[in-house]
Amino acid sequence: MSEPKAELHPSSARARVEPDQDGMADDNPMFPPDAEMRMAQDLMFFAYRDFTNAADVILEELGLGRAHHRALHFIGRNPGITVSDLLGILRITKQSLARVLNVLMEQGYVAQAPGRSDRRQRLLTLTQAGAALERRLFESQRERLGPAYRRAGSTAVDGFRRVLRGIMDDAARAYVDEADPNSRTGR
Amino acid sequence: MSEPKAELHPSSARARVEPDQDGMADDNPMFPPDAEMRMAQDLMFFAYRDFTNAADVILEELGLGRAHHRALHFIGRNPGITVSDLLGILRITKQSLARVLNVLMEQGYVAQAPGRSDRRQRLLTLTQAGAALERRLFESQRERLGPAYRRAGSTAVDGFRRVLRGIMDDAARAYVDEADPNSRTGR
DNA sequence: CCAGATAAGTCAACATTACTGTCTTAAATC
DNA sequence: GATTTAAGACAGTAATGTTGACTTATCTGG
Repeated sequence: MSEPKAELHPSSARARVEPDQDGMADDNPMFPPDAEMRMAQDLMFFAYRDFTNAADVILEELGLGRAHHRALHFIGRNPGITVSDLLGILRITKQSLARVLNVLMEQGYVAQAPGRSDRRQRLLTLTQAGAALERRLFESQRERLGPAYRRAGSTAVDGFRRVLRGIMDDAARAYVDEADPNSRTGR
Repeated sequence: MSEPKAELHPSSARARVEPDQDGMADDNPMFPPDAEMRMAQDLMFFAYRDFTNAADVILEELGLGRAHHRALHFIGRNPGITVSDLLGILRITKQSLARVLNVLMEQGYVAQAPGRSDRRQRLLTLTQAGAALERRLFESQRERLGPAYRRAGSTAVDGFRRVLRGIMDDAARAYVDEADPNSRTGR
């Protein structure tokens, strides 16, 4: 990637710059080169689409959508999370979350409990049914990711994690670092 | 990633398996382990969200959405693409695409020309204004990806590409391989 | 202790992006 | 010439997001 080599689109003139792995300031606006940027856009689109698609079959048969899956995922990962914190993670409005959450509670996938220290809070947890559903969705995505990880190899998986971690904003990075401190160095 | 180490969730019992980089059959359903799968779900969600967000400010001031950006991207990358082929890439219905495409043509970002070999076709291209807009959107995403690539280093970027390529389905993989044959080996 | 801030929930209205099914027109192909 | 194909259009619906205004309960600081 960094090795100077034949450019795919010779038209796109640019300065040749080596990426720095050591955090040195380097604000060359032509990095990454056009062809690599285009490729990255394609990769992100298709990989995200098919990764999320993996769970859609299950969701559809239950009349749920991706928004429900996201809520189940983050509640499962953070049992007892407050509504505020969940809103902060998902970055959607209270209304959008409420619609999704009401369905999940009516159908018995999510339960609420008042906070013991602050009784205004409604701490969210998955019920047994919710955990089971989340597990099904989880496994359907593992079926897609497992082969990709295996074929790419552990070095590649490490790089995958490092780059994705670098793409997200500071708040999201802080969240994932807390969820899995080992990811900070790529494991 | 593959190294056997302390499990974050000791409850999730599983067989310990090394991933194979050589394509050997290995259909252990517990790979990757739960904690790594959870992390991957988080990473995909946040990285995709913030990668696409980067262009949203520009889109919003023009009254366009992400669907318009996707169309501009794939038309720019495949000048003269047919409507059918674009539908195949985006995997949306004709109606959904028509709505987006009509706006882009009305506003002068996309132009049509009848195919010379098959005059039923309407070959799509970006106008000068369309190419300029696509470039602005492109640069806003490069600003986000550039630092991530630089910090992660070229080995990591290679892994990022390999894993994302592995996640997408066969048709999408064939498409990206055609768009950039060097990506097949991770470059 | 009370005034103001905060957590959660709700109502109403609306936008974007997707979907379905049905239909037309023009051009290609068998 | 009959059938298929590429494109476009119409009508209706659904999922998911938005804004703004408002209520209720509870916490916290002066």
